[in-house]
Amino acid sequence: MLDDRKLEVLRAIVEDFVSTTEPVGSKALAERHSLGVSPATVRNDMAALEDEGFITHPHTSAGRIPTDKGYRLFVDKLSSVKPLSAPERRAIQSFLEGAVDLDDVVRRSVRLLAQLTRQVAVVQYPSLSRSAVRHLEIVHLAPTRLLLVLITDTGRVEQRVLELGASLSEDDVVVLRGVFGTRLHGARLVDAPAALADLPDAAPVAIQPVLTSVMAVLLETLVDQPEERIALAGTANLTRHSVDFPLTIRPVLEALEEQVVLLKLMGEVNDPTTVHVKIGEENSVEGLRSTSVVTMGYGPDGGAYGGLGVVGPTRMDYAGNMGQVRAVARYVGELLAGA
Amino acid sequence: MLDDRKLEVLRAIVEDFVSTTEPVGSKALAERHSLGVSPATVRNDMAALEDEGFITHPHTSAGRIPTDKGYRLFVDKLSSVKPLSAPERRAIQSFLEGAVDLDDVVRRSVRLLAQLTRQVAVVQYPSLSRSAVRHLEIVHLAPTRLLLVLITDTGRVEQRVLELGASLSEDDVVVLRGVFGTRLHGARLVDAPAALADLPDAAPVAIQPVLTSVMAVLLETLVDQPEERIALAGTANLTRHSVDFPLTIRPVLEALEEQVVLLKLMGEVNDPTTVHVKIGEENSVEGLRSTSVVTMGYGPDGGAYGGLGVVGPTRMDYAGNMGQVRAVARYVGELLAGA
DNA sequence: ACTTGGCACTCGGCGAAGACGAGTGCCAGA
DNA sequence: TCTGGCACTCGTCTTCGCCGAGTGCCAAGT
Repeated sequence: MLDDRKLEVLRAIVEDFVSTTEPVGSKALAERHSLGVSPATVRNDMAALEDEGFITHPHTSAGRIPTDKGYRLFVDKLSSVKPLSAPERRAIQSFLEGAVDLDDVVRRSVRLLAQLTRQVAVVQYPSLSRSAVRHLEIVHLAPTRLLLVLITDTGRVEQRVLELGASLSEDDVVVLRGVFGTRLHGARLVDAPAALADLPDAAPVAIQPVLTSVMAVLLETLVDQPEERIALAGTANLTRHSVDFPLTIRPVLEALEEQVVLLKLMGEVNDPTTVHVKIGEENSVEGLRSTSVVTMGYGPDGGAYGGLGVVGPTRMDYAGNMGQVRAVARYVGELLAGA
Repeated sequence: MLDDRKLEVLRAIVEDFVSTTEPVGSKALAERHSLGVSPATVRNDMAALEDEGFITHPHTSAGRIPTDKGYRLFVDKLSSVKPLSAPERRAIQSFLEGAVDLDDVVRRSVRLLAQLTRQVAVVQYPSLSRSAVRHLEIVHLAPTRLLLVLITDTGRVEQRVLELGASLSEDDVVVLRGVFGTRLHGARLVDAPAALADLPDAAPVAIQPVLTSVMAVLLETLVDQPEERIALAGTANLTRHSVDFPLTIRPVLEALEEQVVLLKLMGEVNDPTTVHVKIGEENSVEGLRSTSVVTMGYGPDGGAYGGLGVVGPTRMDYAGNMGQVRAVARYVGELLAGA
C-alpha cells in the first residue's frame, strides 16, 4: 500500500512545503530530492498518497500540500525530535539563569520559547494542587481580619484576605499558625483535605470556629478552585505566516485570549517525559483547528508541575519545534526542582 | 482663519470617518450633517482645513481623512469625554466585584477594558515604589536561607529567597522580624531607604551582617529595580481594523510584547485625575506611530498606583474610549484603596 | 508489474483595457 | 461670501486573454 518510496515522497512534500510555503509539484520534487525516479513516477505516488488522504491539492493545476493526516504520519513515522544546536543550548542557559523568582522564570521561559521557535509560546505556572506547601503564613491584619499567604515549593505565592465574624487575639493567631504549620508543611496541596480532615475536633474549642473558616477558605480557593495562571508570548509571530490575514489569525488570537482554552491545552499534558503534538483538526478547541500545538509537561517524572508549549501553523517545523519545546521543558523542570 | 463652521466641518469629518472607515466627501457630509450650506462651500472649507494640515486626501478623487493634527484638534477642542451609559456602568460593577486578590482585579480590569472599548487594553500593576508596606514576612527556610515576603497595601506580593553566608538561629530571625516590622510597617517603599538608613548601627552587633544583607536585597529588588508588571488583553481587537494587512498590526503586536514599551506608555502618566491621549506620531514608541493611546492613572490623587489604558487605531472613538478608560481607572482606584 | 516519456487539459494568476463614479478644483454669478 | 455648474482626475471593479505550472492518463519500454 505505502511502500518506502511513497513515504519518502511524503516526507519530501512536507519538508518542501514547510520551508517554501508553496504547493510542491512533481517535477520540482524529483529534482530537489534525489529520489532516483522520474516526475511521472512521483506523480503516481502522489496520486496514491492522495487516495489515502495524506495530501491534497488546492486546485487542479497546483502542486500538493500535506493534510493533517499527512503531517500526523510525518510526525509519527518520518521524523525524529531534533536535538538543539549548541548556540540554542547556550541561549537557553543564558536566558534562564539569573531568574530571581517564579514569575521571572515563567516570563523568561515563555519569551525564550517564543524566540526560539518563532511561534506563539505558552507556559503554565506550576499548578497549585500538584505543589507542596513550603510555608503558610497567617498575618493578623486587624482584630477581625486575617491574611493567609501560601508559598509552595515551586515558588508560587497565593494570598487571601479573610474577614472573620469574631475578633481574634494575637495568641489565637499563634495557635492557628502552629496548627496549620505542622499539619501542612511539606504536604502536597492535593493531600491537604486529608491532612486537615480531623483538625476541628483536635483543636482547642475556643478557636474551633475561626479555624474552621480558615480551613474553608484554604480548601476552597487553593484546592477546589485552584487559580491557574498562564503566560503567553510571541503573538506577533502569527503575522509571519498565513498571507491572508485577519481571517486566519483572528480566531487564533481570540482563542489564545481565553484562559480556559489555554488551560485546556496545557491540562491535556501532564507527562514530563514526552513531547505531544496536536495537528490541525485534532485540536479540541474550535479556534485552533487551523494550527498545531506542541506541548510537554515540566517537572518531576511522577506528575508534572505544569505544561508549556507552542502554537503555530500546521505547516511548522515539527522536528525542530519539538526539540525546542522539550529542551525548555527540561530546563524549567530542573530549575524549579532546584529552587 | 478657522471660523466656527470650519471647525464644525472638521468635527463632522472626524465623526464620519471614525464610524465609517471611509474617506468622507463634501456631498455626503453636507447631507448627513445639517450644516446649512452647500457641498461647494464645504469643499472650500475643506480646502482651508487641508491647507492648515488638519485633513488630507489619500488620492485626488477620494474624500478627506483627518490627520494626526486634525484628531488632536478634535480631541482638545471639539469633543468632550463621554460619560458611560447605564449598562456600561453596570457591566463594570458586575465585572469587577468579586475579585479575590490583586491579580484578579488586574486581570478582570484589563479584560473589561478590552471588551468595553473593543481595543487592546493595558493595565499596570500598582507600582511597588508608590505602595506602602502592609506586611513583611521573614521565613526561615533553612539555617542559611531566608525567604522575604513583602505584601503591600494594594495587595501586591513579592518574594525573594536569600542565601546567607552564615547560619542563623530562630531567635535571630525573630529579632529581624521585629526590627524590619517596626521600621517598615505602613511606610511607603520610596521612603524605605530613609526609614532603614540607620538600622545597621542601631541593631545588636550579632545580627548586623545578616541584617545588612537582608536590607541590601530589600532595597535593591524592591526599590532600586522595582519589578513592574503589566497585563494585556484584547489583542484580537487589532484584527478588527486595518482591513489591509499584517503590515499594520505586526509592528503594533511587536511593540506590545515589549515590557519596556508598555512601561513607557504607562510611566508617562501618573496623574489619576485626567485622561491622556497620544495620537499617532505623537507616540514616542516607534511601533505605535500608527496608533493612538488613551491612558489614565489610577489611585489616590497625590500619586497614582499605576496606569491603565487602551491602544487602538488613530481612527478611534476618542470621546467614548476616554470615558471608558476614565471610568475603569476610577473604579480600580477605589477598589484598591478599599482593599 | 512497475517505470517512463508524451500529451492534452485544467485552472489560477497576472496584466491590459475600459467603464464607472466619487470627489475635486475652479469659476462665474448671485 | 456662498452657490451651482462643469470639466477633470484617478482609484476601483470587471472583463478578457494569455501564460504556464501541474496534473491525469495512456501507451510503450524494461
